[in-house]
Amino acid sequence: MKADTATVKDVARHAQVSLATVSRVINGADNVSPHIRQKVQDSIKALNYFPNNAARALVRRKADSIAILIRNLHSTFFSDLIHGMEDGGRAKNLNVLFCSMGKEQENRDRYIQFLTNGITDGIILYGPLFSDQPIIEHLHGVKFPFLLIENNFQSLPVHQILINNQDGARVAVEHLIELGHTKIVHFMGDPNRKINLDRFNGYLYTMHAHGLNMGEHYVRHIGQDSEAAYSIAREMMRLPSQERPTAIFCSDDKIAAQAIMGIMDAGFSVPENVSVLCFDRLTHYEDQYRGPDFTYVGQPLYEIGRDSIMYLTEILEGNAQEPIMKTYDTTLVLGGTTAPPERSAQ
Amino acid sequence: MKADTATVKDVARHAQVSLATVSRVINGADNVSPHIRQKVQDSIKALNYFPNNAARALVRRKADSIAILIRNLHSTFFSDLIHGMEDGGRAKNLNVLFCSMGKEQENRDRYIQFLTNGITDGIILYGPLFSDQPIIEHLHGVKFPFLLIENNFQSLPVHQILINNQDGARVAVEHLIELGHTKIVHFMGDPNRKINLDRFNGYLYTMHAHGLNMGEHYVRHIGQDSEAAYSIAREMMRLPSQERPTAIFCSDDKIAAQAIMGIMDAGFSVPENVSVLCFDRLTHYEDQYRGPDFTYVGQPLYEIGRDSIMYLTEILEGNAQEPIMKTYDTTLVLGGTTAPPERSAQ
DNA sequence: CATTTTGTTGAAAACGTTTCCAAGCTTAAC
DNA sequence: GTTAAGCTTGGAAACGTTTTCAACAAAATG
Repeated sequence: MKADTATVKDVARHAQVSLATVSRVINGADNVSPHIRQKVQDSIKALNYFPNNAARALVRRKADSIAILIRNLHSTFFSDLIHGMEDGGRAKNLNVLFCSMGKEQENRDRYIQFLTNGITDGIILYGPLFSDQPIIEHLHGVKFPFLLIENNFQSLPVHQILINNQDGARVAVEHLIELGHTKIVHFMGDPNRKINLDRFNGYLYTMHAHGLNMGEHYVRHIGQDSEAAYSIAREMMRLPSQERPTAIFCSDDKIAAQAIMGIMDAGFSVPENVSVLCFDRLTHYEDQYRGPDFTYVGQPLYEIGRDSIMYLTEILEGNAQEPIMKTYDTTLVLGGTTAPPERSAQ
Repeated sequence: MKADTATVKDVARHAQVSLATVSRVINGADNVSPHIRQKVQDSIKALNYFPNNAARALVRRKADSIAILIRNLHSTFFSDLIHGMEDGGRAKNLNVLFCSMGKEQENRDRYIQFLTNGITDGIILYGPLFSDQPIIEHLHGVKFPFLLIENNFQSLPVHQILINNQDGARVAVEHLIELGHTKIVHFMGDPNRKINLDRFNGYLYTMHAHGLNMGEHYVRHIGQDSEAAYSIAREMMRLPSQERPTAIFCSDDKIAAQAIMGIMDAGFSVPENVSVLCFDRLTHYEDQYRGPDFTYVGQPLYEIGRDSIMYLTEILEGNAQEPIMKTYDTTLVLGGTTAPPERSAQ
């Protein structure tokens, strides 16, 4: 913090008025005579005065800023989200502070305690990092204004933004069906995450709706470690061509990247022999990955980012009596990993 | 900000001690008896008390946080830089606030006035956005701790981190020379930016050092609008093959992308007919660009990010009597836009 | 001209902390 | 057994604002 700065007191003395009057000028109150206002403004300039925002926040009980809490600010996955938030914040002339939580519980708790006690008026929490009950319950308990994105917290009535994972899965699977696929397997990520369950359900529902009968082995559980998808895919390609699936719908891009590499290393190619499709465009293994651009289910991250700021300001202004609950639809983005099945396989 | 929260006063009453004692417990002072300490800690838990950081910052004259000011947080160009800063901040258990300035002067000034008056202890300013004198002079004048990255502010002794642009240009040009090129032109960006001047000087120096005599037209001034490089490159390809350059060294990736597209649209190919080389890997026109991966001069952005946090903490701790002035070397990253010149052109 | 209304101003309290200083108590030293 | 030293504790001031309230002057009303 600054070494030595002018304060209202200094300005008051310099302009020969009271503290109250200086404060009034600073905050643009209308009940101060033009002559005195000018004198105060001159003094402010002369002393190079800026109000101390900590003192101001303390007495006004309002910090004039909000914060965004994300697991990793550097991930290119968040580019569009952040872009939307930047634009949303600028449109409202808000001080938006972006904070990167990391994996450590301790680090995250420190940030939250710092931000929610006098430094910001409200926060936006992105992603499953924050699904653990205690923190959400604490914020809800002390009535600190916050908004969850893509978190799906069920046990309390909190403000949240979600994407329609189940419907996204439907669109993805129907795309494969339209191409002519019938033997479509699902590579499913960590079932403890609600989004993976939703995507799985969307897959299941759509397969049933199209009368596609599947055996047990049509769902492969990848679990938390995406790299498992590599060997599972590779293994799968060993099946006789009658039994072999012609398409894979994956929970996310990490899994898809591993699956595609497994397929390629087994001597097959995508999409000629197998179509692969997933949620989100590839951002994680970009360096290692050498394959065609993904066909994927995209999230409207820019819009979510932009709107989230708007919703938070609504909450701060007290305009959100009912809990906000918005669901955003996904879009299928066509790339080079899906194609009609091979003739011989039909 | 929170609706209603316990304060030290409440804790003091609950534990039947004075404010001073509660404060001592919170701040881990050693001169408080175990029995009382326990009682206070119990009360803190019971009342769910957290200290108000605005009040704390006010009286301690220290905010326990730093901020990073960047033009655009969402640009993938900054991923590595941000990654380094995240790691650097976590290593020091610091509250790091990332702020996105945007283009508007007004917006940026608001952020700076907000952050530098009670909210943070120091800031890091990235890039030429901040080269305008007034802001730097103001911060320097009020002795607010700050560090410039890649800015090159000359008129005052301020702390800064730079990259060795001139040497990067040397390495780039020598790479082309080693491949056998002699007719190497320079596509130069906005000459008002110091980095472009440095890169230009590096080019000039290296060409001279290798006895490569160049006419005036070997330097093409692209200016502020990178898209101009498209038509200039296209035009250039119309020259008879004797006069036509076999390689282009560009100030930055934007210019290179435009140049390559110009060359391709003129019916030539990169690197077969012309080699192209620049500073920074492509991050701006990613969507439109369809060409080979760049050969480029890369900056050690991760290291710069990580170290910048460390340097700022040094400054905050008063360990930087002399102005910090660090220069980082670049690395040539080989890609698919450079190759030996065509036989016929030699 | 007396009285009310309106408009400007300053004194002082408040916001929630930390910290200086003095007071009280205990223990050690002589 | 007196005095000095060392701990622990609380009172009160301070940090830099905003805001309430009352005071006062000037203008408007009758």
